[in-house]
Amino acid sequence: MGLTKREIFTNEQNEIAQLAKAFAHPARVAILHHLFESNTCICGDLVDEIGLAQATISQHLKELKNLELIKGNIEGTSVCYCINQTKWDAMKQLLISFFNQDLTPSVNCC
Amino acid sequence: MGLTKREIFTNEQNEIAQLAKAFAHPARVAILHHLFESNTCICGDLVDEIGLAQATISQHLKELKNLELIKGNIEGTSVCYCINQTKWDAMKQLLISFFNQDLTPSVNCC
DNA sequence: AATATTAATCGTAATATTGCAATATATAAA
DNA sequence: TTTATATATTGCAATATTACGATTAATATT
Repeated sequence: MGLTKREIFTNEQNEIAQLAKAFAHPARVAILHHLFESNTCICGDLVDEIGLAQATISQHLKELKNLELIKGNIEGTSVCYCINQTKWDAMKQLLISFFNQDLTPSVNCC
Repeated sequence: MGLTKREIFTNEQNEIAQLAKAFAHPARVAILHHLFESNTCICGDLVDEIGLAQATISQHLKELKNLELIKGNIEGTSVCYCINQTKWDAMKQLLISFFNQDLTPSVNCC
């Protein structure tokens, strides 16, 4: 028990769920927000701007990196994070088409 | 520890995170899929169609209901679930505009 | 009234997530 | 080489999530 039964769902359903997890925590939403808003790439400033410990931010960044939504370029002692546009576009396409299911004509009974 | 620090994030960031949780589990993605695809509202059929125990499906339905993304109409001994179009639209607007941040012109340095 | 059907709730076990201090690692500066 | 700076990793505690059997509640059927 306690273990998600991924094997009974389709690849698409599992993929949607996995990508949605990226946005299922406000810290990761905030991180992505900062990466978009800053004109230059944000490096360690995230720790100061968001009020969480360095270890915690690093962990959230790792999750976003694992999903390939962001990438990190090492620049000296610091790392420069930014959006991975290719993956971001693919994510958008998958999730937005899921959200737009309601536009497919079907009888509604309630 | 172990408790998300919602107070340090904006309302919008918390709201996005909370809504994203609806899609962060394949069972809920599957349930929403079924509700969209069926011509009539599916009630207990979800338990048969998705391979999870009745108690588990009921719990996932409850979460979707708490987020107001679906509503349930009692019909005799069974309950008829369907999408709450108003909330679904609001959710779409919030999340899609978050996804479309990348369309805002900004200098990209990586 | 007795029984069946359907869905919600409770209790519990297993697993996952969140957060942080402490430590490790890797590069830059002195 | 030593020291400073920045990020990653480890280990751990607290909390949340997932799943299900058993039970409850509420309506239908007989």
